[in-house]
Amino acid sequence: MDIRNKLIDKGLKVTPQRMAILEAIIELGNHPTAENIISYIKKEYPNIATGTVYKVLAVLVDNNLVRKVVTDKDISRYDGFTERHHHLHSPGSDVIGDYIDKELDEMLEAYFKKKKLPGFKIDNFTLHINGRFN
Amino acid sequence: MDIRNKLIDKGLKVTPQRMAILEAIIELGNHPTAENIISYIKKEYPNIATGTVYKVLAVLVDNNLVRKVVTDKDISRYDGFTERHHHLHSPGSDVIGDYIDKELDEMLEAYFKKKKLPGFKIDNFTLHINGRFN
DNA sequence: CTCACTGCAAAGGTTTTGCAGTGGG
DNA sequence: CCCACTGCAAAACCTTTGCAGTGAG
Repeated sequence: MDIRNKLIDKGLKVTPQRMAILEAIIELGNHPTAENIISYIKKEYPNIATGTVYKVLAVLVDNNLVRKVVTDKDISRYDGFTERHHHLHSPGSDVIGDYIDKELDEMLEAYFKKKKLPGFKIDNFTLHINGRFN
Repeated sequence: MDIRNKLIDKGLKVTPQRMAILEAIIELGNHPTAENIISYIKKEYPNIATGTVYKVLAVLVDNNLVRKVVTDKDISRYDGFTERHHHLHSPGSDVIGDYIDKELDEMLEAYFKKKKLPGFKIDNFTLHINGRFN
């Protein structure tokens, strides 16, 4: 599905800014920061406002078109790939690797189907894997 | 091991501020924010400086006496329990549950022992479990 | 047409920094 | 004694907010 239709699908207005931001996240790869997104977009839309980018990102996250990626740095990053997947983190590196593993997901789902957590209903899980790229 | 010896063990100077911060994190529970820690400590040490708390927290995290907890809110929280464990998150709740499950850890370790990730050496992993407390 | 979206600039909140003075080993 | 740590205050940084003007449906 193309970018325009992703927005339409969620009942969101299609604006050049929203298209540009979604496209930037996909084009940039590696889970860009708001800052990364802004400078990328400014090449084509020099007048885009910082506030607009943050507002659009909030809308996209609310509508599950983009996911916020949490790291131990206190700066948000964004992920255009919204299917379930896990992340590889490495101390001292700003690269966040994607790790997609259906077998793992099924194993974990089966595990939690048997072993319920007391007082908690699981919707979803993400594995944060720490280590070193080589 | 008591708090003083945790510091000595890492070759860190023992100061009243460091003791108070470590103690506050343990006493407060539920992964306090820097702000939580500061107001807790001010009862006993009204002159402790914000900057000092952040500097001490950085030292404690570097020395693995405390772990930074990542959430999708853009505010850092701290965890005094440094053994491997996982976290339960719930949208709209500020509670972060601890989830300790040795069986799960062993299952994951066995899984990754068989299934190596290309180009990545795993040191550690944490599962971020999303859902609802009930 | 209308209401939601944008641009702009200012404010907000958290974390970092620099420096002089203090104190732990 | 000396260097690392602390207190203080200012600054840096990311993100949010308010408002007037614009534009998508």
